[in-house]
Amino acid sequence: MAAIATTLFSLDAIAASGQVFTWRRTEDGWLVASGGRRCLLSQEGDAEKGVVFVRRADGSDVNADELAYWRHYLALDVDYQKILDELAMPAEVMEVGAGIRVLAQDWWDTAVSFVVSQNSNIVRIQRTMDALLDAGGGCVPGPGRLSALLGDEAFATGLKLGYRRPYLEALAARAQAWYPARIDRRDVSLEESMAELEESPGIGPKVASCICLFGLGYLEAVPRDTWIKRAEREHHVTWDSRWGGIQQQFFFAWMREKGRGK
DNA sequence: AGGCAGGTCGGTA
DNA sequence: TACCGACCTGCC
Repeated sequence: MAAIATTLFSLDAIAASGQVFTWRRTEDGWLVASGGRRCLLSQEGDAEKGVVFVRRADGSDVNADELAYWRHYLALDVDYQKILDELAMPAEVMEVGAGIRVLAQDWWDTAVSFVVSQNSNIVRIQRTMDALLDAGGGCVPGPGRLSALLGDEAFATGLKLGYRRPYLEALAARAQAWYPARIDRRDVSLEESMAELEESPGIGPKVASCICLFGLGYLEAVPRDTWIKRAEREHHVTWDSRWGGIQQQFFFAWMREKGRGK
């Protein structure tokens, strides 16, 4: 079975971090979907030092291309030792967020997930995404397929999208022209990508920055939700111009952990 | 029982 | 530019 040695990495921490809604727990590990692909991930060891095992969803061995895809997806090609050293976050924040990495998700998957997420809660978001994953054979349905599904009254009603349904329909309509052409955004500034995404109804600054950070590789993008705004207000946190998005994930986990206690 | 949830939109000053 | 209420739904 394909294995990757890891440091500063935890599947469970990532799964709990609120950045991804296409993972599902099974008895064999995490069943993960991204960009029309699936795999099964499991881990031995802990966030400090461990091994991640990568299999196909059916349990068979992955080939070299598949392994490379998931290694990149899991951000195991990024030097977190260096980044976390430079970010120099408080020990308590580092501890709560131990093992978190910002995944390199498929942009469409994140666009759908975070349009669904707006003004909702994680349990509800996950339930809607699970229903979509089921409908897509384990993966997020592509734009064409999603349009068809949303046009099916019975199915669409069952998703309980509320007022987000037309937002998702608009996204799917626009994305038929975009998809999958926006994978490489290295020549496009964060500001340009944000502006383009925000042209779609239902995508505001928060959702756009989530898509940029989680789905388009802009590690400097900082999604500012209610928790992060509170961190800024109460703890005067400021964001690193290169890896603010990574920093944001740690503070998000920390704020949420503290919020649970109260 | 009612505020709140990984917000956005349209209207108002 | 900045603030405000409305908004589907269901958890806590």
